[in-house]
Amino acid sequence: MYDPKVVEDRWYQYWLDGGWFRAEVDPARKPYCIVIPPPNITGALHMGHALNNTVQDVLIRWRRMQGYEALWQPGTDHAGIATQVKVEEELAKEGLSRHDLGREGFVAKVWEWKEKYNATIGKQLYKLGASCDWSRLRFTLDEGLSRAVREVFVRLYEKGLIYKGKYIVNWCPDCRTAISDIEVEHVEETTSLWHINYPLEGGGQITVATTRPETMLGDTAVAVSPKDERYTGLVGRTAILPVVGRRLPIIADEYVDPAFGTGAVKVTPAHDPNDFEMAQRHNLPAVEIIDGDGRMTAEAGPRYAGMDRLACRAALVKQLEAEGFLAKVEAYTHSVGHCSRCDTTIEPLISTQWFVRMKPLAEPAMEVVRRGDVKFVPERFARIYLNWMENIRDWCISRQLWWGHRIPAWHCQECGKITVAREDPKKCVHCGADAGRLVQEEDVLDTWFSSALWPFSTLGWPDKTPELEYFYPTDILVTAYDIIFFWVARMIFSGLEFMGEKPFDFVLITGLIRDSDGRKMSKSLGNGIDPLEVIRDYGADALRFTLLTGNTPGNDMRFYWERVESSRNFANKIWNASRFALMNLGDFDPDRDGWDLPRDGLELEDRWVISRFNRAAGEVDRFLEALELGEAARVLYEFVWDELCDWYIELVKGRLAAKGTPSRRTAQRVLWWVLDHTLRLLHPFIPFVTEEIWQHLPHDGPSIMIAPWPKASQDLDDREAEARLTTVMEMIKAIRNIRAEINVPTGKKADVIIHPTTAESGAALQIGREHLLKLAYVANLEVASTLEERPPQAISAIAGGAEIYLPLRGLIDIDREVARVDKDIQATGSELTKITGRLANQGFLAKAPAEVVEKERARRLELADKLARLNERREQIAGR
RNA sequence: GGGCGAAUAGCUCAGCUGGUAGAGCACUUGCCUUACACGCAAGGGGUCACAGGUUCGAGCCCUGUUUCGCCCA
Repeated sequence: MYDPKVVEDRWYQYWLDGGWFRAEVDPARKPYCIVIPPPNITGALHMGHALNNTVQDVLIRWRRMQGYEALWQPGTDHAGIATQVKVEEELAKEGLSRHDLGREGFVAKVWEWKEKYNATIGKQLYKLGASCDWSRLRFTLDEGLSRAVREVFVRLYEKGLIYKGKYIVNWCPDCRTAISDIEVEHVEETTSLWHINYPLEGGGQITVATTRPETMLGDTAVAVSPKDERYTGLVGRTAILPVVGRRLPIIADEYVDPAFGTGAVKVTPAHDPNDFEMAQRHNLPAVEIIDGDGRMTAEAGPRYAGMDRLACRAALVKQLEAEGFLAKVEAYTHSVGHCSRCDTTIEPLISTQWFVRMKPLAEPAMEVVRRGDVKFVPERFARIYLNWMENIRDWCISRQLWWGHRIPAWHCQECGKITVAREDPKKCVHCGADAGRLVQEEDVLDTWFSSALWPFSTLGWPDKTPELEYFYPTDILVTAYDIIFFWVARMIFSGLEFMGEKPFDFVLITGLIRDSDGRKMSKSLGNGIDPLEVIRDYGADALRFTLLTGNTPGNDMRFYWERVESSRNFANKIWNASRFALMNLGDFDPDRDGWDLPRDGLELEDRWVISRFNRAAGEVDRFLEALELGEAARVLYEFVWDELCDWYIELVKGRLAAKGTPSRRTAQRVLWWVLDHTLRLLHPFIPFVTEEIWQHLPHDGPSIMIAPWPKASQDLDDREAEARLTTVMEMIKAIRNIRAEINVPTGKKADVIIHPTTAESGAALQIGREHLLKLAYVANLEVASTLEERPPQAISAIAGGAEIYLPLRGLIDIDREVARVDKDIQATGSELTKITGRLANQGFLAKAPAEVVEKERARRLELADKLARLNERREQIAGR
């Protein structure tokens, strides 16, 4: 039994020692490059990483074997907010906060964390078999990449594409930082819709509906739809804000939906993004009543200042009710923004932040995808990408964190102006004040700002390195659909802006791995499965094969241990087939007997297996080119199990046992060659077991991972051999079927009479006689070229163009046999009717391709013949 | 509200350019046949969600409907 535990680590080390993961700039060869989606250094890798990296490894190993200079660029991401939160949690266990350590001390602590998890992640990728070029390992905060980040920031700033300003942002009161739009997750929540009466100056009132009554303290207007006839008379008048007494203009704005609530809404520019925009259109002031901690400010008035916003909501509603302003409360379901990191309800508020102006960057990024210059696989994700890009808003890039790239901007305490620079400035560029008067921006950049540069920053940019010249644009990016916006989109516009060229040709989108109930794997549910656990129990090959098969790009997949077992069994199957081969190759030496396939002396099964192998090789390549890794793996699974093991090996056992014969030597050569080349095709998928076996077999070269990739060739195509052996197989199957139906154990041989009714079956029978004897467990085979009388005391079948009889005296039950034949008559008859109908259809004859029609005709003949014989047979036995 | 996906065997899923519906697991029967019981052989099991349409021909293409899921607002 194959035991992956004892071999996997050894081979990984062997590959490392061999230096075969290393890719060099080599103009004589074609480059192939994949940059790894850098895992966050927040912790260990999960199943999604295992899938993602397995896919990349298959592609890289495949291209490497094809002779490409294949670079798989590894690295990790500092994951700003996520990591900072993790380390703060660690500190909290010791009763410390980051403020106890100070900025420098805290950052040093995070670097320690980074070292630890970088090592963990690396080890996990080793275990998985990932053939990354570790000599090029990068980290988003390392020196070179930090330089790239500064360069990008400065260039965008100088181009006017980065600006600093006071705008409404998504604020997480728990993380105490601004976050970008896509870091907000909208969750349906059932709350209330409060209807509040605002009195009008000069009498009357207007009722507004809101889900956030506490924000009314910051209202600066009331808005209605310009199309809403109920309110046309009120536009331009003034309402009085209850509790506060502020005078509010009533405005008309397209944004207001007349169908929502009362059709009138309160406008709170400082705490609602839509209201903020409305305020800009109507020149309304903003009153900030909630602070960064989620507490009410002094602007909220003495009664509520300092109160948490939710406590304030309750108290304020009470006051409104007491004072008669509350008109109605109704249950209401709407979506509420939550921080994607900590799940806290997002507080929109006005704050000074840095932004990237997106429109000019998005335009070319859409164009390359529309043109098909960057292709998404599956294609539908291109539409999702484009749809998002079309509606893109400016990107808030500043974060109020300590862990990350500190924004390269300095505030001059003399002139108050900002200096943005690649190197820490010596003086203010505006007034010349010296460095001592310059204070660097406290904020750091969104972590995705640096990962957006990953495809070129890892290759040395902003320097003009040979690597960049040679490997950029990279070939393919493999990632899950959940970070298309976060990462893929940003890499595309960054690549175009700074390299003047797209970052990759293909984006292969994978799905998510779910548990067996279809739930997302998550820490809080505790339903996650550690890839290392699977590797420990079943081997990395089994895990890889499981992740690669049975699903399709972009679709989620459920994780089943049964499927891991089945993959493990497959590895074991190859192992055992190879053991069999080795047992029979002791005296085989390719140097003496030949490295190539023999040309002469090939038996039918040799020609057959070579042709089948060739077909499989072609399909594997075709599927890999189409990025259908699962289908490629399936082809190999079927070839190995159903054809190589179940048929070819069984068919050559006899020849291999005949010591000293030329036929044995031929079988050895073919078996070895096919096995060797099949292992090569399998290697990208299951690298460990294939290397282990390959090293035991006679082989050329130090490692299978750099053995040439087999290419399908027309020369090896042998339709005739395939057809002929298929005929023999059909006969064998028919005999086995009969035996099984009447429970003749495989140990008991039976006599068989076969009457071939076609020239093909006669020829096949002649050449396949021995196979039939062995694989159908036949004692005596009588081939009757003419049949005077059909054996009455026998069970029969029509298969492979022959009548087959098993004269099993004593085991025959005539009624059962009649029933058997009847069943076959019915099946054959109904199929014949279908085909006859099709061939009677003028439209089919006229429009279907000739080869399809030809196939149907041949099939009709075959079926008609079979039916005639079955009927004869029935008459014969039923008549007795 | 807009967009996308899924619906195929008991379960989980494949099905490439339209041409005889497949796999794994589960199930039934018989086998430790000298590579493999993590195995061998044989078998049962499908109205391809529903309704129309295009086509000689539809699981696949088009239109609509239902149910479930996801993304965006």
